[in-house]
Order: sequence, then C-alpha cells, then structure tokens
Amino acid sequence: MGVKERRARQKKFLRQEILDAASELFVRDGYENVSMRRIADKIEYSPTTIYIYFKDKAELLEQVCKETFGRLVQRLSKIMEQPGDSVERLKRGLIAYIEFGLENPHQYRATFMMPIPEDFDPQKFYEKDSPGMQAFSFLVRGVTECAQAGKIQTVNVELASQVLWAGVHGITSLLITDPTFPWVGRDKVIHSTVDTLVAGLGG
Amino acid sequence: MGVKERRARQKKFLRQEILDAASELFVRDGYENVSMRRIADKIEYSPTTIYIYFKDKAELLEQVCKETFGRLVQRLSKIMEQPGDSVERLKRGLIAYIEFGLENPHQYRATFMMPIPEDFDPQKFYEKDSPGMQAFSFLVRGVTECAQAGKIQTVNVELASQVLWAGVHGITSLLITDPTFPWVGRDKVIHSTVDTLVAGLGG
DNA sequence: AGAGCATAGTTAACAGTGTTAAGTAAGTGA
DNA sequence: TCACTTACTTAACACTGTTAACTATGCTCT
Repeated sequence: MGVKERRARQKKFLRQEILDAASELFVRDGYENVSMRRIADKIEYSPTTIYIYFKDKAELLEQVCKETFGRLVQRLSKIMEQPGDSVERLKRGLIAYIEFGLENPHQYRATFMMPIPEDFDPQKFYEKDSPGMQAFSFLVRGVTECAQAGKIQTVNVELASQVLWAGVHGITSLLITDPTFPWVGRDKVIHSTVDTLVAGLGG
Repeated sequence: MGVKERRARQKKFLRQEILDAASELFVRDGYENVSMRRIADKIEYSPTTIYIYFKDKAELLEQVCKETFGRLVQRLSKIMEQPGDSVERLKRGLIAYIEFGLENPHQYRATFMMPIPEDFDPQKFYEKDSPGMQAFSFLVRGVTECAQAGKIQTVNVELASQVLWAGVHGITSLLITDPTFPWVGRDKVIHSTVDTLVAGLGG
C-alpha cells in the first residue's frame, strides 16, 4: 500500500514546481502580467493542469505570498529573541519589516495592497498561525516588552501595535508604488518614520 | 468662425460624459472590474469612441483620479486657511486626508496603491500644480507653520512632511484593503495614528 | 451649387485573458 | 482481462483592451 503514498509525493512535487514557477514569474513581472499559460509553459504542462492543484490564479498567488511571509516570520523571530534594550529591539523589528516589504514588493503588494477577494474568509485568514498574524503578534510582543520596561506609556497595547503597523506599512507601500517621488533619501525617511512613531508612543 | 468652437464644446461635452460614466463604474465596481465595453454601453456609444477622447483605459482612470484629488485640494485649502492653533490645524488636515481616502477608496487605490504605468513620466506628474503635489504642499505648509510657531522641533521640514504622509497613507491604505481586520475601533486607530505621528515630531 | 475633405463615430477583427467541459491514455485492483 | 481511478490534455467559452478599415455627416472653398 506504499503506492498511494508515492503518488501523493509525486503530486506534492509537481505542486511545488508550479508554485516555484509562479513565484518566479510573479516576482519578476508582477501578478497581473503573468498568465496561467505562461506559468504552464514554464513547467511544460498544459494550463489546465494547474487547476488540478490550485482553485484559481488567486489561490496560486495566495500560496506564494504565504511562503514569502513565512520567511518574514523567521526573520522577526530571530530579532525578537535577541537580548538588549526593548525599544531598540522593537525598532530593529520594524526596520526589518520595511526592508522585507521592499525586498518582496510583489508579494507585499498582493498581501496588503490589493483588494481582498470576494470569497475572502476573515475567520480563516486571521487564524493565529497564519504567517500574517504571526508577524503581527511579534509586533504586539515587542510593544508589550517596551511597555513592561516602562519605555512606552500606553494603556492599550493592541492600539499601539496597530498604529505602529499602519506607520511602517505606510512608508513601505509608498516606497513600493512611488519610488520616483523626490524622497529626502530612502533610508532617512525609513528611519525617521520608525523613530517618530516610537517617540510618539512615548518611548 | 464660431463653428469650430461649437464643435469643440460638443467634443468636451462627450468627453465629460465618458469621464462621468467611467468614474461612476470605477467607484462602484473597481477599476479592473470595469471594461471599456461597459463604459461604452453606459453612454450608448461604441467602445472605440472612447479611444478618440482618451489614449487608453489607464488615461481614463488617471483623469478620474485627477478630478477626485482636485476635491481633496479644495477641502485642504479650506482647512489650512482657518485661524487657530497650528498643530490643531495640521492634525485636522491629516484627518481630512485619511477620511478623503476612505470616502474615495478606488481613486485612492489607483493613485497611491497601484503600480505606476510603464510610460509614467515623473517630470510631468510631479509638477507643482498637479492635484497630488498641491495636496502635498499643503502638508509642507502645515508643518512649516508648526515649526515656525515652535510647536515642532525639526531641522528638515521636507523630511517631517514625508514622514507624516507615510503615516497617514499607512492607516488609510490599510483600512481600505483590510477592513475586516480586527481593528481596535476605526476612529480610534485613525486619531491615535495622527496623534502619535505629530507627538513623535515633537509637537 | 457642387466637389473635396476633415471629423466623429462605427463594425469587425486581433491577440490575449481566466476558466471549464469533455475526452484520452496510462496504471491499479479485482 | 475488465472496470475504474487518476493525471493530464484538447478544444472551447466568454471575456478583455486595442487597432485598422470603413461610413456617414457636414463644413469649406471654388
């Protein structure tokens, strides 16, 4: 009865191959400039084969993004377990988030800047163990640590976290869509944004 | 020789009719869910007629956005000419920006959250009198006034303005794409973001 | 008034899109 | 050996933005 398992393994392999091909094309050319036919060409299968493994193009993108944000979670977890000043650690985490977004603009755009699909299920997406939520809970943890150390004066940790998220998302998404804007220096704006936000929170 | 002018007037009229139809459809269904054929149906002309008045679908969207952001400029100018505390005025302007974005999510998304087109010309778009730049210069003016009144300690007005813009854009765009996220109260996050940013700047 | 021409708008088509229904060929289990 | 499942393909549908070629109207000039 090892046959079923071998088949399942093969199936998973092709699934991953599709995912990798889609990822590479999405990253290079952007979601809407990649057709199912082009992905199929790349892996040398017919376009319809993809539909055996993925519901539609949107799900394909969703899975690519999930993989990518898994890497963000790894990065954030490394930063958060480092010792030292809690405020500095929080700031490093925020900077890492921004840099991650700028390194993966297409996945970042797909996750946080594109209209949520019709069939979007919040209950499913906002589970605690989805990469997005894991990343956010690192932020909450960082803020909590700062508050406990008395470095931040906030009555509402959740609110403070959402404000920080909004702030870092702002500069990230703006730099992604408008790189031609006459910015007063990329790094300058990034660091200034993080410093201003944390300072504004009373840290 | 009044004939040419009458023709020009008629041409302008149809142009505006196309713009209005496109605007209504874009706002209701979103840019990518509206086809040129649907716009044409609405005004009861053939699809190709639109191409006599606009280069392509992107230019149509661009013009719709320009109209919309013109209204933002009007609103901001009203706020900025009001007397009173400079910090309060700045905050009111920032709140107005956010509310405007939430009231016009499709145009906001098109302007600040969608990939800039291939043929995008920064020189042309970032002219001083484009609605986007006008809006931004209101922000610079607001920050300058605060700095002059000693309410904000900043060596670089341009940098401070960009940080503020990033911040308000962050909460605006996040609320547009993720309204289902478990926000700690919409107004709460908005006001908290503005307060945090301005406080962080030393106001 | 009549010939020529510019303009506004049309029809038909191209090349592409995501997606699905129907069909095929190979391999498994009885 | 026969039936059945599985993996995959072909062909097609209903769209999309956009363009080339055409028509019909009405103005200009002789």
